[in-house]
Amino acid sequence: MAAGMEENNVGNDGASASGADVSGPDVEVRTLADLARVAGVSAGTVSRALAGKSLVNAETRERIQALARQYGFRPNQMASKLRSRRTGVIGVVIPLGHEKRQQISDPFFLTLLGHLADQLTEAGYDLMLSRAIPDGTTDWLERITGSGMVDGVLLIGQSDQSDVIDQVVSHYRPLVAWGNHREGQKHVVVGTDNELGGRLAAEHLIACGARRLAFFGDTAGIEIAMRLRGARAAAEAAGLHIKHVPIKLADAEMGPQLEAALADAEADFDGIVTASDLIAMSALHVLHESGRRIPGDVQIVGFDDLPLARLTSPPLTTVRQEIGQGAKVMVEKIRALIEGETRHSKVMPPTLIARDTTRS
Amino acid sequence: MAAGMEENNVGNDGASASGADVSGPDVEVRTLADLARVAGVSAGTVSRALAGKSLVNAETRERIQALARQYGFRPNQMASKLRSRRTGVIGVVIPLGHEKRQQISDPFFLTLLGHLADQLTEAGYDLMLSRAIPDGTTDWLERITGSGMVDGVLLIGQSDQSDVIDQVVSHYRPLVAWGNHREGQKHVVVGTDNELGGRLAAEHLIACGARRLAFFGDTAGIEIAMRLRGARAAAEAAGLHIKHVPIKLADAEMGPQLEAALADAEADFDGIVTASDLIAMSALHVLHESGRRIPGDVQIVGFDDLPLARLTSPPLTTVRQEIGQGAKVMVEKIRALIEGETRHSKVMPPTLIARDTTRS
DNA sequence: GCAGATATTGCAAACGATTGTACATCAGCC
DNA sequence: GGCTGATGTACAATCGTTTGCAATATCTGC
Repeated sequence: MAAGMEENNVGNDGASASGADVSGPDVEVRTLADLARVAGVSAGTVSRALAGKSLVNAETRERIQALARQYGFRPNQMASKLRSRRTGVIGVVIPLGHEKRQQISDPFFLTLLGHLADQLTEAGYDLMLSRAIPDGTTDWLERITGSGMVDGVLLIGQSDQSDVIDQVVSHYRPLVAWGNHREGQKHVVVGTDNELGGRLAAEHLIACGARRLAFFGDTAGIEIAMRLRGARAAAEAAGLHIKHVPIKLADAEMGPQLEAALADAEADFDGIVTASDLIAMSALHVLHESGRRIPGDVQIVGFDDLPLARLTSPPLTTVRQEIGQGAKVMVEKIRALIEGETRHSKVMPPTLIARDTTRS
Repeated sequence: MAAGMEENNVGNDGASASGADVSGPDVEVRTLADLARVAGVSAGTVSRALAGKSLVNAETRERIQALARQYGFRPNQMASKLRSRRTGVIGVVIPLGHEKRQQISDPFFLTLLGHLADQLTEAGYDLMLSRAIPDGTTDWLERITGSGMVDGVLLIGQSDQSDVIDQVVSHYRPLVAWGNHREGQKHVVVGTDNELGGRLAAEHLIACGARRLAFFGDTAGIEIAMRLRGARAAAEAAGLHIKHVPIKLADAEMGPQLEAALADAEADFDGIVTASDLIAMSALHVLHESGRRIPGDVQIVGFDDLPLARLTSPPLTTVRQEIGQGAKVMVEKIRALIEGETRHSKVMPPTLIARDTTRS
């Protein structure tokens, strides 16, 4: 009959010691109400105390916080989020669009993801990662925006879904995408001036003496298409032709595709613009194998300036995207949008980093 | 006065058409109750219908699902999760431990993360990504396990927190870590036999004629320490000495550290085991610059076999970790643990992939 | 000693779904 | 025709917080 013999009598209110019970480290305290009982106050007060609100007496607030620590209590986030209608979570979505591969593997996107994770954590948000396979409708995106699980959505790449995204944004504001900005589009985009990037790359090659030009990359994604357009413009301005060679990114396919493209007898390129550092690295590898010298026989320019670009041999000349900066901007914009403010797209200028795969 | 002139009169129950109202695409239906009103049934029935339960009449079920589609209704996840006490979310935590860097950048971890994302999506789970900075207590981990926000936790690397993790696991079961398995440890780990990996690397170098050996890598993380131990064992078995050169992973520092290590006059290595492909690539780069020929003057072995390893020049000989397979196993185990089953650690054997940075 | 202002705290109603239980309907059967 | 069992639906409690409002206690100045 003595109190303390039973442990599972949690329900009876007030039957046990009246407040200053410091002992029981084995009464389980899972909920606010549990802790409230232990502290001898009401659940509401505990809630306010843990939130650090000034409405509660400083002394009791500290006492409650101490108890919470002691019992290892943490408020249930689901309940909290449900009630406060604020999740503190940002959804980060990778549309696995025009590339059929089911894998998240592109090192550029992975790097951007890493930076976003850093920035979001710093801003006090959690990050919910989803891969999504666009299906022609808005469903793949609305499943996330409409779930009530996130305060906002960051899109890593638009794939070929610019229109779909526009449509979703008409009724779901807090959304920011990485990618190419298109005139007249509704949703907020942060990204590089891809056309300029392509132009810089081609101009540099031409200035370094290249004349038989090629562009390696699949233009299904609008970003790549714009890079090609820029490169083409630069070529035409110099009275040259540039051959477009579509290269899919899927790891397994890329090697053979490149070999085929480069083995082609008439494909005697002396200057290659690539759609990404990854393609450039693969091309470098294939060219090496076939005995061509770089930059002697062939010059090549990458795109992205991943950390790895400086490690190739020879180190890769490439067009740099400010990806860390881009992540920072994306997070700033999504926060503002969540607060109900208005934001516009930001197009960042790329810069050409001349290393040793071109004869500067 | 005519109905349809106002749009914001949602509150009045039952005043509008009685059930078969197919029109109103502008009455907002946010909640189950809203949809129930439109469908002329109760909220409970709608819930079961959307969940596809067999308890409801097939006909009404389809009618309700059609309505849900038509109104673009999606049940609020927070509410659902709160009630059903199942979140459908797995927390993926990257402990930013012994490396002081604040950045998620290690390509190995990023690659593992990509595979985990794929596997978890396939298993129907969402992925919540957190970086965490261990603080000497269990708090950095328990903030996540105790939040009620995830059904289980996957740790990408243990850093030097093996003991802390053990402690947490004593009261929080569903947790699986990637990393090195230590005898007697409580928590479930999936990973590579690092000691064996280190041994394979060194043995291969020795078989290829290397005699003046070095190991490049910082041994604060237990994984690396075990690789060194394996390499050292192989060296000693051959009557050789292996010099340990600590190399921090932080991008900016790695280059200079390597240069210093390799410029050292007495550091006339002819065989290098590295703790990761990333270090190997950097080393390759520095060695190239200093004019040494590979594998002629120096042979080098990486660790991980990232997709990039085959793209270096010469292509990198490396110790392969089955990272895709590892992700699959981690997800299988976390699911089982969530179901209350028991699982044990899995140590996977690495394999040596001989490419061209060694003279096979 | 009292009106009124000012701290604190308790109460109870949300938040929006899920789910056990009870009730209604209907078919089949002796 | 009444009883049994199956089927489908409505009702209401519940998950664990947050928060507006009311209630109490304390204090201030006159």
